[in-house]
Amino acid sequence: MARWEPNARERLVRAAVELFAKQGYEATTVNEIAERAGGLTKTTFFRHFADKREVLFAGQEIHGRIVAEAIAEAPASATPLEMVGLALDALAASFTQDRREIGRRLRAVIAHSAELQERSASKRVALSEAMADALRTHGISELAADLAAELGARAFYEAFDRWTSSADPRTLLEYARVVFDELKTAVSVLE
Amino acid sequence: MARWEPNARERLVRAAVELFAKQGYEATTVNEIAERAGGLTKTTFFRHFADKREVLFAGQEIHGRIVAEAIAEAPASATPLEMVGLALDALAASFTQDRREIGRRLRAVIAHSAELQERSASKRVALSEAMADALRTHGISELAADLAAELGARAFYEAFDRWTSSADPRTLLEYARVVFDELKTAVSVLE
DNA sequence: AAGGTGATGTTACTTGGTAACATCACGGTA
DNA sequence: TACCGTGATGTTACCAAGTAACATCACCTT
Repeated sequence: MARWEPNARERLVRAAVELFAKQGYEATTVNEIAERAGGLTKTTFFRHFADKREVLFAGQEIHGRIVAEAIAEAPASATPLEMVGLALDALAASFTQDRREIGRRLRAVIAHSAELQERSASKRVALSEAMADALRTHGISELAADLAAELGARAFYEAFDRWTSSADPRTLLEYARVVFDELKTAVSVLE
Repeated sequence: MARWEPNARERLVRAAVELFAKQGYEATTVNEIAERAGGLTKTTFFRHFADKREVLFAGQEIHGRIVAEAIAEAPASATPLEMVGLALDALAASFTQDRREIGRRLRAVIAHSAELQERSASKRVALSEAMADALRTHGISELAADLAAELGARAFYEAFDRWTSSADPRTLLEYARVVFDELKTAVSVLE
């Protein structure tokens, strides 16, 4: 038999989500999480996650890579918004329907903690910057890239919100497309 | 003679900025800041600021009030972007030229710390939401309000950046107008 | 059989942040 | 003049996040 059970990282995430949901983020200590994740310790927790918040956001680096890749593969003739549309599609499509329950719980936990909302906002900025970088590499001008990327990030987070709030069985991809269309319409109403 | 020198809060801010600039945010302890601010203690620091980061951002609640008021006073016939333009003008005009040096130092300090950038992003979201709320109150639809507010916040932060980066004597208001115009132009290039 | 590797634990420490209680100049009031 | 309440501060003691250095020990390779 192995000395340690495998998948410590996953177990830590599960334990953290459960404890945060039950008793709140601030009332949960890292020691508790580690202990519940199969008798681990604080030290091990911090070997896997940079800080206590990060246990809920780890793995999101891949989102940046997905959107960057989608934009890199877009035809050079596409408009900025078309490129962002492709990125959004790729990102949303990477969420299978069974991740919705996890997303639901995550959203609830984050909604109760200012500290987690701050980190969430920070991740959103990172996603937006990944898209903006890719757009600039594709020849889009500075400000236009920033704006288009912001639109994409906004669409993704709004779609995620609706996806995890509602009970009907639509996919995240469907929500993303709806929201993105709404946003494009809203842009034309600004002025 | 008074038992305590007055203006403890200001002294704490000054001490913090100086120490952060000299030795970095993370290498500076709250005790150090309090000590340098005239022999105060940690306890007093936390009576004035909710946490260590906040010492650099305290006082920004007023920004939200400024933009909200400007939008509230805008004519109902104005477009969302016109309302945001008024809000931006009011906010930028509230920065006198002598605050530029402080802004410069602030920007440098924040640029060196991920933790401070996170808080800064959070403050930016707050500013954007203050504008969006005011716009909705003024009858603007949900998404359009969000987008217009985002545009305004983006313009303000970009203008602040240019203002504190450059040596020429233009006011923040001038920068804000230039950036806002550029952003509006960029919007029309998206598609 | 020996030695290296990797994920973990142990111990000890610093610092951010909180809570409860103590101090004492000041300003007013009797 | 003597007293009292108040407000900003200090003191002490504590908890929890996060770091560093070193120890352990199953497993794999040679």
